[in-house]
Amino acid sequence: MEVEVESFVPELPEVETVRRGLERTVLDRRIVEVTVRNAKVLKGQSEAELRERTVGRLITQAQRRGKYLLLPLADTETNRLTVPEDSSPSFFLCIHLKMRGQLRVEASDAEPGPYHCVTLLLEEALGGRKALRFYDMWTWGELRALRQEEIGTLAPSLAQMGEEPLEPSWGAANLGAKLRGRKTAIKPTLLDQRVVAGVGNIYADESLFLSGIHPERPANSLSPEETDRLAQAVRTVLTEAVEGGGTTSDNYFDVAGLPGRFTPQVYDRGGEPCSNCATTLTRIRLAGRGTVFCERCQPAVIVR
DNA sequence: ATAGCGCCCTGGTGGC
DNA sequence: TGCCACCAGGGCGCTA
Repeated sequence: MEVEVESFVPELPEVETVRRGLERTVLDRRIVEVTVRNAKVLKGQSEAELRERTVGRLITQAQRRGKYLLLPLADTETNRLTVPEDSSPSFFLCIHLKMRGQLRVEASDAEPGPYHCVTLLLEEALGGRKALRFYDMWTWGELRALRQEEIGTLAPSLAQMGEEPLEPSWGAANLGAKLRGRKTAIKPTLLDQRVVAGVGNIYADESLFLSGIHPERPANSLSPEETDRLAQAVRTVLTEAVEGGGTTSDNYFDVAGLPGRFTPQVYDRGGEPCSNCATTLTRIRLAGRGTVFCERCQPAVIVR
């Protein structure tokens, strides 16, 4: 079987889908062996250190912050059932998929697919084994085991990262405060992880389309009503995408190999008719990013 | 402060 | 038909 590992962009919904997949498949499994085939994804961490920090430990949770996956690892010695207050993780497996990274849970005897970088061999409760594999065609992604206090070295800094847009507390008030005083165009502002966590190119375009806001509008030019519409659109789009298991792509799969079912309205559809008014969608380059929008549904208030 | 680069990397594409 | 320059993309880090 040929395993395709190409062209998809992991943003919040895709990472969340992977997180949920991991939650179903690797919790309370013990890491018994680490194989590194391409050390570039370790981003400077030595294979020996990765091994020291992971082998023999249990994956106790699958957490997500923005586009980061954080898997707390507990020492085997720690009895989580009887001493829960002592179960603070000794290390976190920190994973960022960047552009092309993929995590897959596979049979331990399955041959690794192309672009295989790291395999964590996991021992199951009844003694069986499975493989958690990290694939990355471009090796931009990262997989490291960090101490809790080292997590601050992740970039963008988790401390500086904006709020989670799917948290109930997030909304127009938070977004509006972040946009205040920013002259930068709204599209690249949404991509800034310090503004809001987890939004990437797909969902920035989708949110702006849904809220009827032109991507080149200066961030601080949005009215309170527009800010409110945008915040709601971000939430709606991300929620639908999470429910759909990520964006449809020929080559996007979750950890079990299932495709995403969210279909973008504008992303990657330049030249196609707008789903709302049939106007041909415009594609521009904005702050170095491909940007698609509808000139009729997302009018520019500022005329150049 | 912030915009605009180059960098990391490789498969796909368009031009010749 | 083949070669090759070029592009996409997240996020950092540097420069202006």
